[in-house]
Amino acid sequence: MVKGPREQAPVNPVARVLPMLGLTHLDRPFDYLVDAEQDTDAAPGVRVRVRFAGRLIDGFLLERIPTSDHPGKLGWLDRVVSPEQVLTPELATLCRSVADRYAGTMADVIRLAVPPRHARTEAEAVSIVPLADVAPVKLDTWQHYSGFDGFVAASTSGAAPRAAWQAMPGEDWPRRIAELAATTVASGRGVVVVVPDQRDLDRLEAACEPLFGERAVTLAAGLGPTARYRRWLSVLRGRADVVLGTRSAGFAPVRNLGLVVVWDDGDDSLDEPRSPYPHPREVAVLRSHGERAALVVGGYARSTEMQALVEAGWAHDLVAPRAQVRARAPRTVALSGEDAAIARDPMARSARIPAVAFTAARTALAADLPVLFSVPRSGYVPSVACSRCRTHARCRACHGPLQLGGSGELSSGELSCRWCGRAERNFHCVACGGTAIRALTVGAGRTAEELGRAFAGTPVTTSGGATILDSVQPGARLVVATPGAEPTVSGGYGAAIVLDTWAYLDREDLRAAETAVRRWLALGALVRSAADGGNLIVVADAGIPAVQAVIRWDPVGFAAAELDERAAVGFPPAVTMAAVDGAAKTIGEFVDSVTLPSSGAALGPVPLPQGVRPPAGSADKGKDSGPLERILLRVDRGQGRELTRALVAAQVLRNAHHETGPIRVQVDPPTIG
DNA sequence: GCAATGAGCGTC
DNA sequence: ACGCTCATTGCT
Repeated sequence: MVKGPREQAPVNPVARVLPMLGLTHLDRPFDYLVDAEQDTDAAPGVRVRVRFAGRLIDGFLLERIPTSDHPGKLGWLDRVVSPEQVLTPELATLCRSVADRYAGTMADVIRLAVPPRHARTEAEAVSIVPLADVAPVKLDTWQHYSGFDGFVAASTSGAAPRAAWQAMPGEDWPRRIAELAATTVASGRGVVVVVPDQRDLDRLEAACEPLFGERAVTLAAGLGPTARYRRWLSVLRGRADVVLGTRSAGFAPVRNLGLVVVWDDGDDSLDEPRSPYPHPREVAVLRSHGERAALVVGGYARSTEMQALVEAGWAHDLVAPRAQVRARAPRTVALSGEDAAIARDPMARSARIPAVAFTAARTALAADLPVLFSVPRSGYVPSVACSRCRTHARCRACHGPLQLGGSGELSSGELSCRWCGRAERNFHCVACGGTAIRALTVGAGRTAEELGRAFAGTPVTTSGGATILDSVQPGARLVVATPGAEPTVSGGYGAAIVLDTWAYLDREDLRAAETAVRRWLALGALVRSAADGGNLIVVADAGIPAVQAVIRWDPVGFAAAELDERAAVGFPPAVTMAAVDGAAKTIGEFVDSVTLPSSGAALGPVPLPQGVRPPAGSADKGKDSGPLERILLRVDRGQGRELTRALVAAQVLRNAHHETGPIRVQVDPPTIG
């Protein structure tokens, strides 16, 4: 903006501005002079443009102060982009804490927290109507959870309690969350609820709409810029005080926050893909602490991270007594000793379903109840097997799992090893000598076909992939669904059968067992109680701890055991880890420049784990600097902050030396390989 | 003794 | 990626 001679604002002429550069060494406020014309608009939290090193860049005004302690000459604030104070003081504090927690920059976190401006939406006239009243709700069902009275007592005394809530089987969790929200709103404070995906959001919205009407808004990525900004603004301006949403809704500028809820924090949809990759559960943890709001992290299962917080005494249990759980859980059966039953039933053999599952399904159908079959998403496991005997296809050099190289047809010419990358052009099964291969997982479509033949005359419904059903009508039918796409049914399923369980359990993944338990409990929650004849059949060995946890419906015991195991082998969340990804030379030099805390150790380098995207800026194929690798940095839980400080210091150094090779630093990576 | 040139680094 | 400082160089 071209101006004549400028006059300083009469009071607090200095603006502290955070430049939106995303560079570690520039992640701090810089002072600019505010002129008299800008005085009114240049309030804390507004977007501004400033001249920085000769270029005009975006920034946020953090503060107005009387004098600067910068020894040099101050430049003028070029322009106030809009008088809307979008970065509230609470949000600024939260973004700073999240950046520090994840060794990232405040600018990067602000990009996650504050949606892009939409000028026309901002200018829209807003009707000034008072917030509608919210009718009181009963909390009867909550009384079934021990620890709830304490939670409420602490809430009302303003103590900001933190709870790990494990929902009972069959629990109407959207309704329960709506009740907590209503109680909070009645006490004059706002609510944020974060769920993994749009389906959960739809259910939550349906439960909340009757209670809150306009006071509740949903924020999701798929909204489009206009609607997204309009709703976000209505929260900022205090026109709505209940926010329901996915990932970044955890940052929504709800005023006078009283409660943060995160549902199903183990779902990998909650893994934030943008730097610095903050997990909504941790955002909620930091926020509830910073704004003295209550925190509830719930699910049917318990994540090891929440278990660690409970064991540290930071969060409290909100769980139903065993008798209550047992009364509501379905009868749960897995395979014992002899899988002979599978082989004996020719029908079952064709559909890889054991007799016990067939019996449960027939019983449910006879009682005019729907039956749910859970099958892995096709392509969930990218490895392949011999099409004749189903033996896993393995690399002849290193015995690593083979994968289909391209996305085309199943031809053995495209096989390669997932571990060493060796191409396999002449596959021979080590068990039977067969030369044809097939994808390991049978998709939902194929299973539906098989079941249609096995239960001739029964309607078959599929849910998964492109067509996900929210619910199905009660009555005898087969429902074949992939994980996370299971339709609900009023009254519950008569039986649910989990097929191809090895697809979860055989994965070389830190969270394989935890994920299996989470998915199977969620499935069991859709089934009628044992008293009402409900059966959950897990087609896996009953001796496997994850299967046992489901049979006994014991998410807390499982999480505790899992955490113990991780402590024994030094895996997160028993320890804190950071991943450094990039070319071997780049990450080697970077890690050398990190001053690790006393408990620190560097592990690797190892190849970048399967499914982990290369760091931004890397050319897809090993163009110049060789294959992408990962080094893990490990410290004791108590030294997490020291580690992130050391990582920030190393990045400052790296930037100062103008070293620019693509690199990604990720604190608490979702997979560690 | 001092202008011209370039590397290095901070950026208000 | 601009523009400042400071050191080195080359010429008087």
